Amino acid sequence: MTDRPRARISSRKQPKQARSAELVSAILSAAAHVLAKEGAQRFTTARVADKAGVSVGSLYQYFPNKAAILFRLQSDEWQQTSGLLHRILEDDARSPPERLRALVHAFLRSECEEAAMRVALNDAAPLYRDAPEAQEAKSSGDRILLAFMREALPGVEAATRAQAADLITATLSGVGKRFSEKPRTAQEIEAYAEAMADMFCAYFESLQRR
Amino acid sequence: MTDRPRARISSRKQPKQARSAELVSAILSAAAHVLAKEGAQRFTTARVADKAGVSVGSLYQYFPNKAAILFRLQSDEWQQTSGLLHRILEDDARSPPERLRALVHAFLRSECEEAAMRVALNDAAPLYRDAPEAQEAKSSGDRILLAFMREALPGVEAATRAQAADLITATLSGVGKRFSEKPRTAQEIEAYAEAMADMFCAYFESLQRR
Amino acid sequence: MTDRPRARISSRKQPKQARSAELVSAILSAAAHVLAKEGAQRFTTARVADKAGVSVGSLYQYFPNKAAILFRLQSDEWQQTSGLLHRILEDDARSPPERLRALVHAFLRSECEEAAMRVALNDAAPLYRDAPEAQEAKSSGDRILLAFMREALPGVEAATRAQAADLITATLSGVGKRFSEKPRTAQEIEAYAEAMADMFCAYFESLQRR
Amino acid sequence: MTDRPRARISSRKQPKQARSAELVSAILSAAAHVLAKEGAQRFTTARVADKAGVSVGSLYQYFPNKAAILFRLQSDEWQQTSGLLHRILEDDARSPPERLRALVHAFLRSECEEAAMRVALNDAAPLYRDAPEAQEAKSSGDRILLAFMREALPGVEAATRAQAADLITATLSGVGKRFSEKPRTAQEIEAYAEAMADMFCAYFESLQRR
DNA sequence: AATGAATGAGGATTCATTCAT
DNA sequence: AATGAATGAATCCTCATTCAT
Repeated sequence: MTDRPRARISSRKQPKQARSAELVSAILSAAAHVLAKEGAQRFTTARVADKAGVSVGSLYQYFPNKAAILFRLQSDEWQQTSGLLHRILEDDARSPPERLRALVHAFLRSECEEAAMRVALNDAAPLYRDAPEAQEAKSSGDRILLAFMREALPGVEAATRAQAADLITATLSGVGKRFSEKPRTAQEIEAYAEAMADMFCAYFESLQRR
Repeated sequence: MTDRPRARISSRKQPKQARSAELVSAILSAAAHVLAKEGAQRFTTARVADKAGVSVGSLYQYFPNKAAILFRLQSDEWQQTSGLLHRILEDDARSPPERLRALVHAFLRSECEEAAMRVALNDAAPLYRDAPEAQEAKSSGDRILLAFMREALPGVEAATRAQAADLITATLSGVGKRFSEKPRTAQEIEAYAEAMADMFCAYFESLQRR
Repeated sequence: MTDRPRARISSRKQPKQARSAELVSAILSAAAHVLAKEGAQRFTTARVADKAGVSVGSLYQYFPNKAAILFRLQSDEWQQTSGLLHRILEDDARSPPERLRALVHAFLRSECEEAAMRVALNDAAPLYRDAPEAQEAKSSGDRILLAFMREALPGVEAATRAQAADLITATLSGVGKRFSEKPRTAQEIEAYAEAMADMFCAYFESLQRR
Repeated sequence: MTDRPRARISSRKQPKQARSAELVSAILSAAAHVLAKEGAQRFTTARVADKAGVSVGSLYQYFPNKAAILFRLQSDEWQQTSGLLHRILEDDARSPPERLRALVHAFLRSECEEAAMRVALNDAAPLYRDAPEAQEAKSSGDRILLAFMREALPGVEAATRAQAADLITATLSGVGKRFSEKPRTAQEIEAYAEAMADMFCAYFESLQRR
């Protein structure tokens, strides 16, 4: 809310040189670490710089502001997730329901990795959420899912399909977030994923039957 | 005979508890307002006290700290939702699927009321989330839902049912949160609720069929 | 230029109580002192608060930002100058030229008092200059001078008179500022004032003769 | 006979001084631009170097510090003004009053050119004002004016003349500065210059008459 | 019980200058 | 000679909480 990030959030300079890339990645690692260990509340540029073994000044040479670091972290997550969606949903060797099921498992597993960091990153969402870059980053995943659903639900009306895609995205993301707030065993993850996949498959079948 | 001022007397020297209750409620209203208008970031005790027409000192007489105000706000939301669940899910006049469908609609509608405040309250979650009271407040809703599911899915194994209940709760809450982040028209709400209800009903039927 | 003060610059709270007034005046004294001793560059809220024996927080309870302190200091100067103009220019016992001469002397003398502070205050002008309040504060002096000139130059066309008044103001202020940048003896001040008064009087006479 | 590339040779390996002069002038242009567009507050070496298409390091090879750039800019202005004084005040074809009048016009016009830059340069004065070079740069203009006044006010006592010269300088400069703070039309400039010239001429006549 | 002034640690960000390459 | 990355002190401002009145 409120404090919408006004300035651009994107990287301040292209890491032309290897050194730069190293530094950026050191900062991002440190940021992830601080986020996980200290929480969103105590995520400060000073702490990140310190943990990264860099001066604050250097940090600000690569990121225009604190939000940009958070956004970059989130962005990387989204990209990872996009890759996941891509690899699984476009795997022609498996039937759509199998792929959907595999996706849910993979997603939930990934969501539970680095859970502490992700929870804190989510807590910090107000800081980067309203940046214009945030919107476009999300939509790439949407396209992949929609393509999959055209294949999985061929007879279904386009509007219904879009609605369903939206719901699936929201459920995966919303439930995933909630689920990963507590530490989970591998077993718990599998069981929960199975249940969610059941729900999605049942939904898909019902849409098909209409 | 002269008219004794009745109302006056009781308000001039109200029992302490009534006075307290009034103040607490004034503070909570102010808090909701500040949250909605200013966002989580700018939600400060000073602003709340000011809006409530109370001194900061008084505010701290009724709430031990800022988190307590937020927690109470959230708590009230949960109670409202519990009431909703209760009224709808225990309505014997309707079939379980009808009740489930009604619930989803009511929930989504309620989630979109005062959306600004709810989004901000959610942003502030890190501040009150870890309170011990937070856990128990949530579980009351769980019990109601579980009872309903025993009725709706009689043949299903208890563990499966519990898992499903958990998933339903998480989906309602997680998806509701996401959905209400943007302003929505009544039509959008109905359409989304319909889709979500479809998914839940399909899921229930599939569980039944197992 | 550039960093125009966006927020209001006026006092944050009315000093209702004696304590408040004391504090405000302590802060202003400290501010004047810091300005004089350290210069505009090193004029920081922390230093002012420290010198005033107050916490930064308290300082910000009475002034919304640094610019407000500077503006207040300048404002007080302007008021002093207005008083000067008022007392001298509206003194019916003396002829207009006498009054003009007296004014120049008084103005230059006053400008040389606390010269260090005034110079620094002037250096800091970019910080408060563009505030809306700054404009109106200045204009009061203009009115007094204009009234005087109607009396001193009765036969002169209004537009010419206004132009002349503007020029007199600018000269007094601009030359006064320059003159007080170096430390001056009383004699130097009198001599300079005499010259400036000569110039003004000659100008007035020439306007009259036209 | 083949054409030997003449121009190329000289530019490919220019004498060092020419190269330096080019860079210095690029930096000064950039500095003027940054000052005008961004204001004194945002006048940073990094921005100047960037605008000049040079590295900060190079900038520091030609100027020992930020103040030096500002001083040089100011210095160039003074030199320009000196040239103005020189050309106009030493023009034997016109009578002293005519020259004085012409000077005021030229000065005010020049002051209003690049007003934004000059205002910002003035705001930055605290940064370079105290340099020892600053004093001598100014005095060259003084000498020219003094020579003119010996011609224009032959019968007047030397001390009085010096005093008057000082006052004229201060008025031109102080009033010019104030006047150019707001954007002005050519007409406004002419009118203001006329008034100021009137004042100076009246003053001169009165000194003569004594 | 109520008030609201006072505190001061803490946080984001900037920028002149240096120096290794 | 040129580069531009790195530094880190310095600055403005906020806000939860206390406590004297």
